[in-house]
Amino acid sequence: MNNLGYCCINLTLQKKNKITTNRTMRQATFLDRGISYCSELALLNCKDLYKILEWNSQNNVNLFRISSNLFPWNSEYALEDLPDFLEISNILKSCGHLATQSKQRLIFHPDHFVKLASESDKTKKNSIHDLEVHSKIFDLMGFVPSFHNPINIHVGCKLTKDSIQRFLNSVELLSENVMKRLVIENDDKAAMFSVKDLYENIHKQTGIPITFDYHHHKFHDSSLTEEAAFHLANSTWVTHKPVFHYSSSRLIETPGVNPRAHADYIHENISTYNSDIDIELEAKAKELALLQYWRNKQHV
DNA sequence: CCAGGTCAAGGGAGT
DNA sequence: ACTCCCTTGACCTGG
Repeated sequence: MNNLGYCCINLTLQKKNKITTNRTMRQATFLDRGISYCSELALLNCKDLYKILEWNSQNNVNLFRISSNLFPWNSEYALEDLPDFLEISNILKSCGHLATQSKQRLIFHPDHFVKLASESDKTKKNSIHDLEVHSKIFDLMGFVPSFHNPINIHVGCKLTKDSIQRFLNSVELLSENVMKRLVIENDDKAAMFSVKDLYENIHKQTGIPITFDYHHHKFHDSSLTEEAAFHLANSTWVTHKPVFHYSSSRLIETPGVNPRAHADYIHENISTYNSDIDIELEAKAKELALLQYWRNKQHV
């Protein structure tokens, strides 16, 4: 059973009821209004997360990436310090229950500022903090730490002996809970980490599972076919079903643009090579792309 | 009230 | 050394 999911935003609910989990503020506002305003927005974000999970449940969606913007400016405080923390944690607990009841697999993908292989200590520290916050949110949802709820990141730096070592050193500093959730994804640039690079230099040493991104693979394949890379990544998920990423190139919809850009919809049939995996659709039309993909499948 | 310019963060790539 | 780009919505200001 290959479950399909979408990322962070539900356009239907956003349009109809202004439901969003991405409320934030600029630096000037943060300096002006501080943590109490963060708390207000985080509370609203978490309440809306529950509504999205309800929609997912009603629409048989059982894979969903939670936005990393639930808690604005969370590098600057501990979640427990928010004035509304008690209410927020109750809501997150409900979100966790709902997800479990309706068999939704929830996952995270922190943004590209997480650079565990950075040369800068500050950047490394911030990256570790960010990962710990993501893990903490899963904890608050009541999830037992495991790759059922992965936290997916890129190495996101050039592949060198030093960057590999820095990545491995940073991994040593992560909490047990983060390590039970952390997975790594192939980059889409030739100088960075392909599936094979991740396997040879990070997975072998740490056991960290590899997320296969079909689209990124097209830009950095290390001479592996899609199928070979797929199977190699698949083999690293020993205890849990893999979560892979799929997107179509925007070129199909908009001639002349950067081919790395994502399309609104999915334009191909996704090959799963007879394997049992979950797939996140990284399509700009979000849940609409998922619904359309399902509809198209039925007609085949 | 709305359109359009702007926005914390890292690092690769091109010049 | 410097700029642009990613990727993206949401903020926020000026009209």
